[in-house]
Amino acid sequence: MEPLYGVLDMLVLRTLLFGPLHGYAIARAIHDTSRETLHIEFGSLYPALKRLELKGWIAAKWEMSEHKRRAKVYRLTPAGRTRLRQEKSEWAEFVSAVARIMKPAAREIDS
Amino acid sequence: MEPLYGVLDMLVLRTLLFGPLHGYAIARAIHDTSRETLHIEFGSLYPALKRLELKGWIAAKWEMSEHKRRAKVYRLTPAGRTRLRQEKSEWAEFVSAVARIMKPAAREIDS
DNA sequence: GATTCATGAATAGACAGTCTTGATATAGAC
DNA sequence: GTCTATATCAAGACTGTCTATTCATGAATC
Repeated sequence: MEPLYGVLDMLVLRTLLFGPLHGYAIARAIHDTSRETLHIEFGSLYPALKRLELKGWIAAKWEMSEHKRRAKVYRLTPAGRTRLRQEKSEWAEFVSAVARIMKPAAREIDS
Repeated sequence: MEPLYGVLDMLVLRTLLFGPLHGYAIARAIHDTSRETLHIEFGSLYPALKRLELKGWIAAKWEMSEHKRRAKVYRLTPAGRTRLRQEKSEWAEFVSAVARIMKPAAREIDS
């Protein structure tokens, strides 16, 4: 019980499949793609990016953003791609295990 | 972003819909129902039970287990039932938001 | 033109909450 | 006696929140 940690990491990696992005844009992308459901606080996003970089799943480079501001642009590394696949399948397994418990069961119906 | 915390709580509440159980049995039930996918450490389960009791979602009573050992038996309170419904719908919303991000998107296909 | 304000972008630290690990306790079953 | 059932607690790791700070730019206002 703890595939829970790491969902944010997975979302970040997934978002970078679209192409390199800076942190601010990653947060916006996750927010928008989830239709406003997922809010990523910068206080959790930036540490997450640091984590991922440290592990080698993503790589960073300072560049200029669309708005002519300095921005650290992150891109997925090959190792990151592999990692993403792994996290994705663990997540799917976890979700379906939770679903098995949550769905109404026979036991409950005849009680 | 943090409906993550609380999944264990939800699973416990859900498990108690089957009827009152003691902690040890709750862990076993979750483990079994999830087909061995979800392992609940006692070090996280018991604090979780204490939390839930403190909030009034569950109530405890010392009784004898099937094996004639003293066991703290927990049952769902009415407030707990309400809470369960709420957590269930939040969880569903969260899972589908994550799914929206994870599924292959048009953007990615033509890149 | 100068000043003010909102926005884009990143960082850092204090704190809270959860989970893991590992140790300890007790009592009945074999 | 040892194994299983049942519960508790404390230390530590990790994530996430909240809040503040910094710096640059574009837009609005005077």
